[in-house]
Amino acid sequence: MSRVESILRNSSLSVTASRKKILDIFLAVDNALAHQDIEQKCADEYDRVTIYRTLQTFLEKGIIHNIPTTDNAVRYALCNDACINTGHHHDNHVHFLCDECGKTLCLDEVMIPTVKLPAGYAMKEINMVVSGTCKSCKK
Amino acid sequence: MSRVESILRNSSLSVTASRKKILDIFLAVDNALAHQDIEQKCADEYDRVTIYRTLQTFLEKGIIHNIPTTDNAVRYALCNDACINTGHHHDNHVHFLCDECGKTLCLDEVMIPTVKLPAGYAMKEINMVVSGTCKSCKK
DNA sequence: AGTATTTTGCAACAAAGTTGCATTCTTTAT
DNA sequence: ATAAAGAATGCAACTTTGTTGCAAAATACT
Repeated sequence: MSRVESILRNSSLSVTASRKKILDIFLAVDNALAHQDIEQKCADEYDRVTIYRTLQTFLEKGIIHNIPTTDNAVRYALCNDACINTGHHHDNHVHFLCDECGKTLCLDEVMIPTVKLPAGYAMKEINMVVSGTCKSCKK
Repeated sequence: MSRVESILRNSSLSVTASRKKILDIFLAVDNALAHQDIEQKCADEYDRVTIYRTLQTFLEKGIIHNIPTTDNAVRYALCNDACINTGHHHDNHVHFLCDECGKTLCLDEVMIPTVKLPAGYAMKEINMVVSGTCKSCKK
């Protein structure tokens, strides 16, 4: 059983061509992808609607997580094994957005520091996005 | 000269009815607004296009800043006086998104802690969005 | 007040996202 | 291996969101 197949089965999703393809795309890159990126890579293979629904499903199952942006183009990245296996999502790493190449990267090794909220606030999730120049673009 | 008028003049923008109205809307609320929120509050007074352009202008002048989201609806909030007066933007506070009332709040008193990036990465901006339950919704 | 410049509204368009339904594909149980 | 049940897909139509060019109107400057 292939890697993508076992990811799908572990999330009790049926194994379909489009889901395998989209998962393959995520596995093949080291950065986060916007809906549009995936649409381009799927070329004319799959319907736009299918891609929307597949990403939605993957999100719900915790196979991917989304990264907040300021450009109205939410990006998605594969969750690490811990998330997928436990089904419980703990996306506690920093995301990096490179201004030069435009890539969005998961800095898995950089943990988000905790902050103390004012009295009365209850924290559920925390997200940190850093922008700048990435390793590959810096000379 | 009214408060909104002086904000506009300080940014060397001409004072127009739509700009005053939109600034008034921001001043009247304590939370961040999406484009759509503003469109609703402006009712049929101003054209959709004008609102897009006004928000764009305010962003460029540093009168408002935008807050990243995971729902393809970037939100905007007024910058504090420091940003507006210096023209230089330093949006170093944490943003809070309440799951119950849906409001996005600037926690001006909570500074974003710095993180150490891996070698080779250069940081330019940093954003932190915390979600959970806000003071007003928590009982 | 009169002119130059900027902003606005309109129209038309492009892109992004959603919904219902019939068809096709997967799964499950014989 | 196959048939029935259930789930996913593609299509069409539609809604929402965002963009662009240009003429008309408003604002700023002298």
